[in-house]
Amino acid sequence: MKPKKRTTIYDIAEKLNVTPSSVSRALNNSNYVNETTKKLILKTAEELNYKRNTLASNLRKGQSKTIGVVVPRINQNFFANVIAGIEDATYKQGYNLIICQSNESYEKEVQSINTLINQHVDCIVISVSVDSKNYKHLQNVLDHGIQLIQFDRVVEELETLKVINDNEQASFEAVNQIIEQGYKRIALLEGPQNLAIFRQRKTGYLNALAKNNMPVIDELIIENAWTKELGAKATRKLLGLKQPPDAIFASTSDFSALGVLEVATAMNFKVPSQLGICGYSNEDFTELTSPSITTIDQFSFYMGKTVANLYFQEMENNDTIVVPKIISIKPKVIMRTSTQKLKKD
Amino acid sequence: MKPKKRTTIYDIAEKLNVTPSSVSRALNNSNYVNETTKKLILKTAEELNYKRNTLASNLRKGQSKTIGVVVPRINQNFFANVIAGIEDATYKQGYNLIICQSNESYEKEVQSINTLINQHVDCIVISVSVDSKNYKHLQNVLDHGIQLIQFDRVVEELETLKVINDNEQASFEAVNQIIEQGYKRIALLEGPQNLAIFRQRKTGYLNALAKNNMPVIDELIIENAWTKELGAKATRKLLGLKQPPDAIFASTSDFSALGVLEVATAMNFKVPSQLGICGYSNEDFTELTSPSITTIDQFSFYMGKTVANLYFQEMENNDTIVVPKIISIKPKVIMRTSTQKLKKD
DNA sequence: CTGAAAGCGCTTACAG
DNA sequence: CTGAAAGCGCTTACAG
Repeated sequence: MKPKKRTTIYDIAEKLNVTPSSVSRALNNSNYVNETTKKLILKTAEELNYKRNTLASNLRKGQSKTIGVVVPRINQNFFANVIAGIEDATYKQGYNLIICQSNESYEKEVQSINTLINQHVDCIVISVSVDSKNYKHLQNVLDHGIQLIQFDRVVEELETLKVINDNEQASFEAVNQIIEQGYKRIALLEGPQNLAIFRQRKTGYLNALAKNNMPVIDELIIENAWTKELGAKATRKLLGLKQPPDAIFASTSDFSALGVLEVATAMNFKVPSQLGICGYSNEDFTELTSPSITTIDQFSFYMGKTVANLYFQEMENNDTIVVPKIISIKPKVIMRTSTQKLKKD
Repeated sequence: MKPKKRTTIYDIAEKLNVTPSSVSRALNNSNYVNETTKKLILKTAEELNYKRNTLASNLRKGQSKTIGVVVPRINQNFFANVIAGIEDATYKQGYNLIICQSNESYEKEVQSINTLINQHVDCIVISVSVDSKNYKHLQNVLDHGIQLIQFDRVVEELETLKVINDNEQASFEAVNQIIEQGYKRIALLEGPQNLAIFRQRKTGYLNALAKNNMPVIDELIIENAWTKELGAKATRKLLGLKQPPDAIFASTSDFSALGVLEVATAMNFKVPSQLGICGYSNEDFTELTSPSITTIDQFSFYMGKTVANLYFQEMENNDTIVVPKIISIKPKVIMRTSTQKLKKD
């Protein structure tokens, strides 16, 4: 298939015996064109099936009206919804999204960032991969004068715009509610502690125990149990203890909680009467399992919209220096069957 | 935040007292540069934190190394996996993906297509929205000399590259297996018949009935039941019939099947003993419901890879005219609990 | 191997 | 309101 010659503003200009300047002005709806010629130009453009070459336009204008998004995976509801939120807000403004998946790999993340820089995107939105080793690539974004917005999994020490959840508070409330249901030995599946969100969730858990005068039991805290498989593995270990837990808070993700549920069911632990389970993120499937899984909603779509609006807002005062801004969204515990010990099951 | 002046090949050239031509050559790893100056240029580029301006490069070269993808929704496993497959194959070749969601809206689909044309993508990959009214926008892609590849939900009359499933065959096999399990009155939830995939699935259903000498019962065929809500609504109607069906084939999607399951459970129909349920697409959640839902796997990730490879293959013989090619992938019935009548439940 | 020059398709300050 | 011209940052045919 041969790329065909496309209609350009020169073609239109030639046909109408005006200059490309005028065509460009008409196409951009400038006031500095005669109304009738403007209409004529627009009509001709339509006829010749003209499409602006955004590449050329952006090159000339020095901006791309494109926002790059880098997320670990697009097929998790949380990220898909954030993206949908960003899209919803940017779409009307004529912005494009380039979406990249890091697949939780540092190398892929770096390469994605480089691609986006090359593409001259106006802004990069990122939730870092768990595998991220250092943040030179993010600093690099800043060095190129590209707006950087972090969300959810943020690198705290990097001073950029951020949209986050109050993980600590959410985690605290979830564990409190679990305790209220009468659970006594609550295990924690924690995520890689290099990510702030997982540290915060752990802190919330510890605070809730402290507030309720419950001891911290080391063997009930399992490191690095953040995928379904690792959650399952951790559960096998926990339920095999002499004194197994009566509840497991998979603070890392619903996927991990799903692993817990599957192993618990396989080992004939009754959920929620013998074992309470709580996940994190409110993935769609948590409603479908049996029993349904208690989790924490992060208002992902709204997070996405917030990210986009933060960018537009920041653009407005583009002559001043960026003031690092952090927007924190309060998540909400969604109490479902998997932790309803009080209710007869 | 002020966009900073970026390093260009002129900056490098100036510093090294060579011409931009040489810098460009070195950066493109051409052989027509002295080896030592090449190394020097590369080193200097690194030092000055040079990033190629892809916009300029693409404008000059007349190609963008970008593929546009338009899908109804990215947060359905099927589409997310196809995208992941495309990405996997294109990533290594240095291609970028621009992902757009039509949200099942015709207007949004048209706008997405226009954006992608403006962006001068090299190829557009699309699965059309259910709402698509006509195909001028797709014809327009072709008219602009942009490669167009349709997958899954394809417009048959448009002669483009296509990657599809053998929907009829898969549907036929699924219904056959349902019949083998001893179900006698099998209802069909059909999708909007303007889409070929839904017509084909219906044909498969009818063929299976015919093969087994089973009558087609009109009241058991429900039109336009392709979302969870519509699936639920259809089920309420079906289960309220004097002679309700003993199985429902939600040929449209697993979401529809989920609606069926929820209503059936609410109405105290036992699945699978009183009612068999089969969905379509093998969304992740079908494994998690109780009972788990029988469905049809479309090899989505592989579909995505196939799409990408089809494009690359087509590029190789770029001097000849495009021969419309259709690649059909055979889906696979995944038998789960929701249709296992024979097995004691 | 290297340079000078043209050009990809736009936009916009400048002059009228 | 309109045109001529420069320039965004690259690449590449041409000449040497």
